[in-house]
Amino acid sequence: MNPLYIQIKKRITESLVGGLWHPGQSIPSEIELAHSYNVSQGTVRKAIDELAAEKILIRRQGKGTFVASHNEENNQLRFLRLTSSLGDKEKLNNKLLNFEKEKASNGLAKILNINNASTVVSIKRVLTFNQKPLILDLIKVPASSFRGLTPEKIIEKQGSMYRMYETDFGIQMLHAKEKIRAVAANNEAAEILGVAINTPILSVERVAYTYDNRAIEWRLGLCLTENHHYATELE
Amino acid sequence: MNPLYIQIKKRITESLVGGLWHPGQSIPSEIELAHSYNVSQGTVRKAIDELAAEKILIRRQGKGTFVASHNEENNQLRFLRLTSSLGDKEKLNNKLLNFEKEKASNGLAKILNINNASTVVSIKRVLTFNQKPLILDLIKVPASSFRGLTPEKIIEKQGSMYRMYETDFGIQMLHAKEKIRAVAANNEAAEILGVAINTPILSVERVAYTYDNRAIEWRLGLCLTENHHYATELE
DNA sequence: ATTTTTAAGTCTTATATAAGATATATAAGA
DNA sequence: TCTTATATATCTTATATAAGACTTAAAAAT
Repeated sequence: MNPLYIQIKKRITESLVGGLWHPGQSIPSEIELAHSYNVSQGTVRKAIDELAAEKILIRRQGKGTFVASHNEENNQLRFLRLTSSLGDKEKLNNKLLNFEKEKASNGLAKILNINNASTVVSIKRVLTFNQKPLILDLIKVPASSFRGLTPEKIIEKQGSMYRMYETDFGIQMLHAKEKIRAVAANNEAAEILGVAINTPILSVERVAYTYDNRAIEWRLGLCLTENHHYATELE
Repeated sequence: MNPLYIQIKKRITESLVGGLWHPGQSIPSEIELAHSYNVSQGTVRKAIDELAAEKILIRRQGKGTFVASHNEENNQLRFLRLTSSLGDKEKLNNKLLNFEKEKASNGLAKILNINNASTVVSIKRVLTFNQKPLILDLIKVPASSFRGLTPEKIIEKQGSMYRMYETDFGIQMLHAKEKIRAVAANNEAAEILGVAINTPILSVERVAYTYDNRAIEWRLGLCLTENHHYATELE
């Protein structure tokens, strides 16, 4: 049997998955939760502590505990690791290049845990920094989870994909795994990014997950690292 | 004034810096610490919880709380992010290419927080995986912190630098920041790694820190990512 | 009378302490 | 070898106090 606080954590997560509390909103106070789960405040606290450490919940002293949302200032570019090497702070801009539906390859189906050859939405876009192309993104998501996803919607949201997933489709992106490689720019990438063919570029392959480690998105980012770098911390 | 548990955390850290408890050894029990610091067990617990989350301490139920050490199985390759894309598990091998002392450049001095043009030890090595070269490492550390560091010592320790720092010099590597770029292999890198000049390779620039965010090492890794990738998690 | 400021009260999380039950690991003894 | 004792961290509950955020009521100023 799991410790009580783990069980409480699970029940809170279930409420989040079930949509009982929505992103940006506050959940009941610790004492209220303690009553409704019939445990002590300390146990609820420990459960919430862990969820806050996972950035699923956000505690604000004096105000309450809130469901994390991509519609918040500090959360906007949480998953963007590419940084200007000069400390520049220019805004990223977004341009949609392509939008189509296609059959998932076997590999992709496996990654997204969907049936072989089921439909995925495939999105191609370029992010520009300081008017210069910086990242060429290829994004694939299961069509079944994102019914009603259109190019217009992406343009309207200015490329904040995770905000759109959350607001328009009720899907919370919580964490991701990335595989990084150095590759040579092919024809297409070279043209779009405005560099010579075979220029070394950074290939960042991402799988994004929602609650319970359910994969919701596959993404390949091709980045120029002439004046930028991918920043990480090792702990 | 900081909360009590933060003050306790600081005092525990001071004991670690001061060498009162050594890596691999256990620290006093929570109750003993509570008595000696004149606070409750819960307060000590919260301090230790945070230090354990930072991987500075390691809790083992029924045994005690231990000072993290690089001389431990699961901690051996904790900072190696490069993984075989095929799931291979071959052992890495290590070959020392060069060892010399030199004057620190201005940039390096700033990073390592040492006087301009003070002496640093510069180490060049290559890591091979499955008999094939995989990573070309260039490592620079302040000579003053590592008196008595010799090529023999590195060879003897088979390239486990952080184990050597800990065991032979009493310096604990705790965390690091990395900047990743895609670059073209130059003459030297191409030759050592056994690839054509201008092959795209991954450049991983690392600054490693000990207690209190004191920088102890600068490192540049040039990695082949034909069959390997750099793996990260985003939270 | 109206507005502004201040104070008090209330809700929240954060911090701190205490105490007991439980799980795990090791050592000592039968 | 098996059992028991002991030490440890872990989990759970309970009770305070502190501190931040907000609301409301009262007081002061205009």
